[in-house]
Amino acid sequence: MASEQSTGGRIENIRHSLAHLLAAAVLKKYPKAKLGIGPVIENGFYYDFDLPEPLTPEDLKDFEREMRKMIGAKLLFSGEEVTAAVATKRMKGQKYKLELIKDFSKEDQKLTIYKTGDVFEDLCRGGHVADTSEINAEGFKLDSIAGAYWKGSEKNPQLQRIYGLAFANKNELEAFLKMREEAQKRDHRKLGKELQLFELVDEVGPGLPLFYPKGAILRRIVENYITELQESRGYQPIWIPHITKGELYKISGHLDKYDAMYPPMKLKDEADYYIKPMNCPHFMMLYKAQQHSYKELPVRWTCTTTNYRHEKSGELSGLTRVRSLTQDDCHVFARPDQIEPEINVMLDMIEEVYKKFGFNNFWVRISTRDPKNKDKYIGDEKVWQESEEALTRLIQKRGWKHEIGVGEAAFYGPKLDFIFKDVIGRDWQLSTIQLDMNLPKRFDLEYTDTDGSKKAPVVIHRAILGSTERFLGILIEHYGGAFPAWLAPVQVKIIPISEKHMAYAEKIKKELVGCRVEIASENETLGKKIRSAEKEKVPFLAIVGDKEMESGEVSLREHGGKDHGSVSVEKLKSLIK
RNA sequence: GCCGAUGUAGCUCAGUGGUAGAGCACUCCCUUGGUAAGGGAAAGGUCGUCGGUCCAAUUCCGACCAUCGGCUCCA
Repeated sequence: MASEQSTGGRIENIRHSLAHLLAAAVLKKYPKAKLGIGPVIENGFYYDFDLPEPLTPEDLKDFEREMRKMIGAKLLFSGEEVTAAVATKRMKGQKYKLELIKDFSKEDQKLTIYKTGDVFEDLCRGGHVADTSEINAEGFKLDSIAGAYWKGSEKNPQLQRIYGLAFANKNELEAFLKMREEAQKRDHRKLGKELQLFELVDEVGPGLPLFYPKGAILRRIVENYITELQESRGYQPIWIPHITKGELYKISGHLDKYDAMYPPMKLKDEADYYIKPMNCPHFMMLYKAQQHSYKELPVRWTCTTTNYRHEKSGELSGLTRVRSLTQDDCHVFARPDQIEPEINVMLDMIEEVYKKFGFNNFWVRISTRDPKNKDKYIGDEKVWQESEEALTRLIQKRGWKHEIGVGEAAFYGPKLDFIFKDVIGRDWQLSTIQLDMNLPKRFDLEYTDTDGSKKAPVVIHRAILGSTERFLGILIEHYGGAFPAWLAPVQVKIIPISEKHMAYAEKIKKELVGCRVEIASENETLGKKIRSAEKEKVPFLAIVGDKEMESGEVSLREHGGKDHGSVSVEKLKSLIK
């Protein structure tokens, strides 16, 4: 079958039909090709093939040419419902299609075969144009080749996937390509180097970024902001070490579950130690080491600390997927009746943070139990039910865009994930709030209730930034490297017009105490120095020459060219804050 | 980890079976300039690493490492 159902607008039909034309073109060149699936996706389509040799970009040109020929030939799309026996016969030799026929028959799904003129037929649910004259031959482009596992499973053979872009016409296609090109200019990996924020060095290791002063300042500003916000909401900092006995992870159950843990290291003759890949167990042990009364709950602890995970090499990318990740981790130990108010406080903080950074485009996934499969989950039935309702209610009350992920909860509790959509339309998971009814049990956590009995608290895990590294990556792309003044590693660049004005520049710098200021001291023309500072994306340029020395002010230029005229140092300070 | 592509100076990139080149940046000299590139000179590379073929390898072949586009995964 060549598709997910695509009954929607015309563009889906065009994209889906193009997928069929691509398959036809590939079959023409490789008659023995085995076809996988070819669905419509955002901005286009793809089709998976099992081929005798790797494809090259030149092949894509050939396929495009062939597809355009077919478009010009005004081929008709027609479908018919068939029995499994007929489908099996018609798809003879197509082993993946035959597998699908079996799968669908088991599920009692109807089978349909669609023909494209007389050049191609495919097991497919339909959703096509009537004939190829509806397709604009200049509105599509074969985009890239990639490997993809059959049915998305690592255990299955890997097929070659051809991605195509498709739009109603050439203008729309070009607009998309242009937008993508612009987005690539904002790539945090490129900007991270250009703006001297961070570096990935072979000798240090993949996924282990090093931060230059400017990047480190940016990190610190963001982390301090979160730390202060948390402490203003009653969270208390704790601190934990970076290596720990394996025993701790036996208690938590992580030891045999995660192969991304680095192998243990032997400290002399002592037990095996691990570099910590997560913080929860440490929080649990610290809680457990003291006794707790219902009166002191909720206990709200937080720690911004780095974890080390052996993420698979092919998954690493810039700052967004790393092996050293710093979490703004927080665990709240609460009574069941405190779950809702505690989560509400977390939502307040998330709202405040997103507003501060201008992240308007986000949505929330509320992951709940699979009601058909309740045995899968541990924890108190009543707590599950009430907290799932509370999560949904709280999100709805704020009017935030959300989806219920039925059956997507962890076995130990429901969760909220906050997903931010960036300028290129990619989704990034930022904040997460998870209820945990498992770890308190495994660690035998308790508090003394009003009646003197010992009860297990509920733990709420929470991170707002997610990881500092990934957050910075997203932040760099979000602002295209042109940070607002409160975040900018350098807030003001003072540009003396000539060497005569250096002393005055130094004087202004002193007056801007508390601000992050640099002086452009290089022996260059004014135009050159402005150009350099603009490329560094410094928010404010303070130009000083004879006129300014006389007035005691600076000529202020904002990043991008906006002219503020002559302003006093005090005025400049107020603009920075 | 898997499929594919890529790896030449700090950066962006040319180029070649006979041990390499541009622009920008860096250093020095001249210039002291009013809102996005003033002029000149010098310096800078084991052509990702290791092996193989060859009289000769940066170039051809292999392995490895890293990066990129995807897939898979993400406590």
